[in-house]
Amino acid sequence: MASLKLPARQTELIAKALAEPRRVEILRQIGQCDGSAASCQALRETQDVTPATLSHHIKELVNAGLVETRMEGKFMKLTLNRPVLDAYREALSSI
Amino acid sequence: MASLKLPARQTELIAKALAEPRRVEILRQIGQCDGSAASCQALRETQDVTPATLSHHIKELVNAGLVETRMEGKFMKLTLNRPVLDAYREALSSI
DNA sequence: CACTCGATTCGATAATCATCTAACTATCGA
DNA sequence: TCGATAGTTAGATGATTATCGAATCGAGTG
Repeated sequence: MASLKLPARQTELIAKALAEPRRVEILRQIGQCDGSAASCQALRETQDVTPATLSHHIKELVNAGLVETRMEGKFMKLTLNRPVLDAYREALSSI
Repeated sequence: MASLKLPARQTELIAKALAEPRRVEILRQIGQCDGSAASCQALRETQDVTPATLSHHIKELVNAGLVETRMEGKFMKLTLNRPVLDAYREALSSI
């Protein structure tokens, strides 16, 4: 507990982000690489989508605050923002 | 913990159900009447939608297993299925 | 500089879905 | 039995959005 408190708007964005099974899969894969970071390439190999679609999903996840990205040269590294996910779970418990 | 384990399909339905802010509001109102049950009328007064739309949202919530309904004469009573909501929170923590 | 490769952006398409109106069913009370 | 009220169903419409191909951008490398 003592999770951070999410603005209502962000809570909605997270809910929408999680509504798409493919995004949950992506999120799960990112979460698996704990400590280190997932690479966008690895996602492309696992998830069966075009780069354009993947880019779109990643944007949604970042927009919801669930994922953070940084560029390493020309490669993108992704990390799960677990505190935000936990805060969302907490928000659900207030229902 | 020791929540029930949701089938993947149900997890998706729940995520989709929660993606609509209006449904979360409905769910919250149902959850508020704890112990007793919310009436569909009360929802109609609070939520600013037509009966048809409300009926549709309730169907989605029931379909996801988040809400249970029973008829009392011509009135519908709704209860939040909290174990299912908790199980979904648990599913999220496995990410 | 030219080329490659990872990722983004744009525009189009198709699917999903929230919402409404209107018609219907069912239950209760007069 | 008639009328009112609670909820559902069907069909239409509009908004959102997942997806793709193609063009583009940017960083590294020859």
